[in-house]
Formats: sequence, structure tokens, C-alpha cells
Amino acid sequence: MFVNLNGNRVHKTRFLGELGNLPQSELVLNEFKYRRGSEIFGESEPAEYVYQVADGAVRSYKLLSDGRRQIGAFHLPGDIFGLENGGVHRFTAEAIVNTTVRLVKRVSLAHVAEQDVTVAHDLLNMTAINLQHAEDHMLLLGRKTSLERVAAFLLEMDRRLTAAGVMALPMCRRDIADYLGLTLETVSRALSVLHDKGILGFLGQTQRQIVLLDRPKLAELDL
Amino acid sequence: MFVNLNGNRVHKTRFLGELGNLPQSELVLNEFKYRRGSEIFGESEPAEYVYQVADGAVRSYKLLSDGRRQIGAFHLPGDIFGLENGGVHRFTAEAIVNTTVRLVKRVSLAHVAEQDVTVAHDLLNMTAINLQHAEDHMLLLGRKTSLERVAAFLLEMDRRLTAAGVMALPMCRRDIADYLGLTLETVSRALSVLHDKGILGFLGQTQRQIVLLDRPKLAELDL
DNA sequence: CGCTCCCCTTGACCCAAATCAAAGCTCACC
DNA sequence: GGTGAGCTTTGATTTGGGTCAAGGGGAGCG
Repeated sequence: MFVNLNGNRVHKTRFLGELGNLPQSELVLNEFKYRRGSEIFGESEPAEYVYQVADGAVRSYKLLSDGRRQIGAFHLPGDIFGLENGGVHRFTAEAIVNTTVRLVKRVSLAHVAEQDVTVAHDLLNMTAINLQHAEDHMLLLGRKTSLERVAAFLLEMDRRLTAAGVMALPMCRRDIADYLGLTLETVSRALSVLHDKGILGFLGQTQRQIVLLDRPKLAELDL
Repeated sequence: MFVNLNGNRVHKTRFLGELGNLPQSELVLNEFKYRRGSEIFGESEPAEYVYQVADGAVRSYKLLSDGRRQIGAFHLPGDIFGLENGGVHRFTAEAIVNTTVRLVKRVSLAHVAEQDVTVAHDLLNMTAINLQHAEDHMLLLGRKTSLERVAAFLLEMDRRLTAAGVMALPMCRRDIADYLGLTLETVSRALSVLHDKGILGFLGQTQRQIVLLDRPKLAELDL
């Protein structure tokens, strides 16, 4: 293991998960750590690697020239991100908390996909899953109210990261707001409404640990 | 040629375009006409066919239970739509005007893709293009002002369908609004502002023929 | 020609969410 | 234990875009 320029630690490891068990000879797989807040790649940079979250959380976003930000997706342990069909990243990706990622060289992955039909199939599937998420999110951003958006967000996070009945959100209110096309104040108010209605509870003293007390009622709020 | 149950005419023809020149023996290709306003397929229906606009225009949208609508994309001549990786449509598609489409059976296309690597490659490319459009549209829906949205819409349509300097929009203001996450009144007001600023002009007596008089200034408005 | 049905624009008013502001809390660090 | 930097909540106020309403065309048709 060694420490690179950014103070992030890197060492070799196995690559597991949705890309299947690929022949080790074909793909060089590294594990890499990013510190909370550090950039993993930038929008419009050449896409050299494809990434998988091993531990931690990542946000992918676009910026307008005046700083308005839209987060397109949160990436949680197991998720693959930075997969581009063209050779260029279309989002900036940042570690939300200290995060460990596994990475493969994009070109070597493309090379394997040419040989192995199932890998090519997996790449199409992953792209299709990303597309489906984006399509659903367009409906949310274009047509849902603030309460509906926050309800949808909670249901999504509940599905993706609840362990032992508790949802430990890695992201702050501003991240949630930029994901939902709202302001952080509006997100906070919506969460307070849900709290007052008895639909959710906060655990501990930080407001990032949420328990869903009434999933059916929450689901009703997300049209 | 014959007339089917919906009064739409259908006959066989060649399939051309982005799917490349596929062996005719493999793919049965039909041409089909839909009348203005008629549904081509519904959300969550099994995806039996993949479509290409030969002539006319199509809108793909999602509905909330109370009728709020989000149009995800407009499909213009040459565009392929209804391509699903899973077996189910995730949008409803309707003809905006009288429209001719070419169609292939999804399963036969999948079959060809398994044999022919370049076709498989094309499918991934098309899905990636759809994804890129959706990603850009999330930024628009989440973070842009009404004027920025309308400016972006005009630039998109200018790129995609301007002939002889004139943009002949096939869709009504309500469609534009549901694409941009606005109301039709707001779209109309934004167009009036652009008209008053001398950025665009209307041609003829219908307000659907638009001439862009100052593309640079329009581009400045779309951050 | 005149009727009806849309489609579009424009004006008046309203409201959901943004903005502005303040204060409490946690946590890291000295 | 003190200090400061974030993060979050909550309140007051503003505002961009939604809603409601009215009226003017144009296109199709009897």
C-alpha cells in the first residue's frame, strides 16, 4: 500500500460484484480511498476508469456556470459509477464521506466486453438501469411537490441502505436538496412535517439517522 | 396495404437508418401510420416492438396518478424510440401529429444483436444517447429558470428540426410545458419575452413556425 | 359564411418554495 | 473547556411561476 499525492491510500485487491467473475489476467483492479469531499473525477474529463463503491458514498453532479448544482445520483456500496459509453465523464463525482472504491481501466473493460458477450450484456444492462433511474427522476424534478420529492427520496434510500431498521444517511441536507431540485431549507421543513406526522423518527443526536415509522403512509405521499 | 382496427394504415417497407443495414431475412420491418393524438404504446405494456419515426413526431411521457404529466422526450424523423432493455415500456408514446413509424419486433432485434457484435454495439450506443439526454434534462428540470428552459428547448429543436432557417414545431404549448416542467402559460410568456427582445420571430399566422433571429443571444440565456 | 373547437396570449391574483435571517447543536481542534 | 466551522432547524418575507380568467385567432366543417 502507498499514499498518493492527495493523501489517499491505494492498494490492489479483488474486484467483485455486478461485472461478474472476470478473468484476473484481463483486468487490473485497484482499490483506492478518497477523503470526504474530494473529487474522484470531473465533468468532461476523459473517462479512464470505471468505479465501484466498496465502502462510503459518492455524489455525481452537474454544475451551471453560476454554481447551481444538480446531483444526478448517489452511489452507495456495491454501485458502479463513472461508466461512460463515450470516452468522457458527464458528471463530476465526489466522495461524500471517506470512501473506498474499486476501479478498472475503461479500455480493458471494453476489451473484455468485446470477447465476452455476457460482459457486453452487463454493460448494456447497467446503462439501462442508469437510464431508468434518470427517467424516473425527470418525473420527480418536473412534476412532484416538495413533500412528494422528499418522500420519494426517503423511500429510495430506505430501499438502498436501510440496515437494522435504521437509515444512516451519508449526505447532508444540501446534497439532498440538490438531488431533489429544492433548497436545503425546504428539505428540512419537509422532514419536520414527516416527523410531526409520526412518519419518521430521528435517532441519536445527529439528524442523519432516520427510522421510518410508517412506510405505507410515506408511500401514499409519493404519488 | 390494409387498414387496421384503429383506422391506421399499415404496409411493409424497408427499415433504414441507425440500426445499420441488417440482413432482410432476419428482421421483418413494417411501416405503420398513427393518427394525431393516438397512442403507440402505453407505459408498463410489454415492449413488443422498437420504433423509428419515418415522418411526423411522437411524445414519450409518464403520468402521475392525478394526471400531472412529464414528457421525457420528443421523437422526430429518424429517431428510434420504444427501445427497452427490460421487456416493458417505461413511457407512454403518442403521435403528436399524423405520424408514420417503421417497426421491428424487439425479440428479432435481440436475436440479431446476439449474432452481430456491431448491432449489439449500436443498441448500447442508443441507450447511452438516451441516458445522456435524460441526464442533461435532469439539470434543466431541477435547476434552470423558466426562461432558461425555454431557451434550451428552442436550441434543442433548432438543432434537431430546423430546415431552411425555419423551425416548424409539431407540438403545442402544453406539450412544451410538460417537457420543460412548466405550465403552458409560462412557456407562452417566455416566448413572448424572447419575441419582444428580438431573439425570435413568428412566421405565418400559426405560432408554431419560429425563426431564430439571434442564436448567440439565445445561447447566452441558456446557462 | 358562420359555427365550434382548439390553441395561444395576456392580465390579475395567489401560493409553494426560495430567500434572508437567526439561533442551536455537534464535532474537531487547540 | 473554549472556539470556530459546519450542519440543521425555524421564522419572516419575497418572488417566480402557477392558477384563474378572458379574449382573440385559425382551421375544419356543415
